[in-house]
Amino acid sequence: MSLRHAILGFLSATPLSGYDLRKAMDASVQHFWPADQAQIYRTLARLVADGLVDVQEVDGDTRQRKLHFATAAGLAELDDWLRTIHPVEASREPFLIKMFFGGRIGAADVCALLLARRGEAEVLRATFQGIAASIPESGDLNTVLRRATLLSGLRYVEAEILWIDETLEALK
Amino acid sequence: MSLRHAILGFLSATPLSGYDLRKAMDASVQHFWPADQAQIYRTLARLVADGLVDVQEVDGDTRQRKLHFATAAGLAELDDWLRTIHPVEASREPFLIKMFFGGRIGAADVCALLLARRGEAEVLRATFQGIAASIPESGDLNTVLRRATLLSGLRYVEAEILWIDETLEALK
DNA sequence: TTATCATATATGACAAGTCCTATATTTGCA
DNA sequence: TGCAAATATAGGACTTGTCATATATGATAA
Repeated sequence: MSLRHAILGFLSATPLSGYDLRKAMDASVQHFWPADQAQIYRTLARLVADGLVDVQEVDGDTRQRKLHFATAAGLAELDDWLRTIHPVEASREPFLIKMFFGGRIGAADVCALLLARRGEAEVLRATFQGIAASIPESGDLNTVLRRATLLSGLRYVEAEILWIDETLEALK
Repeated sequence: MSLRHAILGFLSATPLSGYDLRKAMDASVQHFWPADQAQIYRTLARLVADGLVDVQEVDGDTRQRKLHFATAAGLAELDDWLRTIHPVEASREPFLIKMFFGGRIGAADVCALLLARRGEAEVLRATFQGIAASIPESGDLNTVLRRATLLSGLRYVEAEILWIDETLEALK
């Protein structure tokens, strides 16, 4: 769905090969949009077919690679999508299914699940905090927005940890 | 992935038809596991094929319907899954992609997106608060857990609203 | 009595994503 | 020089989920 637009977003800044795109995504939006390599190439092909992206084979360089450029139509599509107000899409949380049916396995086992998850959340929190510390609090719009996406992840894990503690307390 | 287990969870409490299952899910786990009707029927068929669920056609009732029961193997599979500690699975947030590339449309348009989302979050928050108020704070394990899954949703929207306000502030 | 709604199940077409595998080149290191 | 790792692209098989549609019956209200 939005992989198309994520790709257009990256290409709006600079032309990239599929390989570069993957690296760029892994390094920046991975925590809210993990991208599969095969899916990137397929989506890229689709964008080209739709006229939103142009390809240019480059072999004058060290390697032959396919540089992808956003076309004018691609940029228009991107900006259109960016400005559109889409309703919040539902997300699936397998973990909550476990909580919901946790009565079957008993409070002790449920607490073990919660504690394991808390551990993971703490690692994530530390990671986010580390990265957030490296981004200045104010700056140009792009900097503020990039920091905001990171803080979003941070706020969510923080809320998760709080919720886990609250739940652990209620289970005692 | 977990729809199988969600279904087994419901059937572990009481036999249900596909139709009843859908209603039960809509009324309880919808906010963390929205289930498509077609998907429910197909998964049910799959569970039967796998020997985790038994079907019994009932027509002595007002209508002919297919009652589904969890088998012993089904319950074993469910409890196994419930006890297994799975790593946190990544979620996709199209909205954060918009934030990430929001530089293209400018601060004013980005704020509009944030405000629209804030509105939706507030509605959700009120809904969750209303339901949470109807569940006693303490009780048996099942009650505590059901309340916990609800509070999870509430904590997340609360965090979201806080994050939006924080971001709006940073954008000024 | 007729229309409409809720009940009840099911299929087809499709989209998005995952996992695995294949292939070829090129760079760097030992 | 030879081998491993990184670069670079791509297809097949599959799973999960969505959307639209088909079909049939029982209940209820106009």
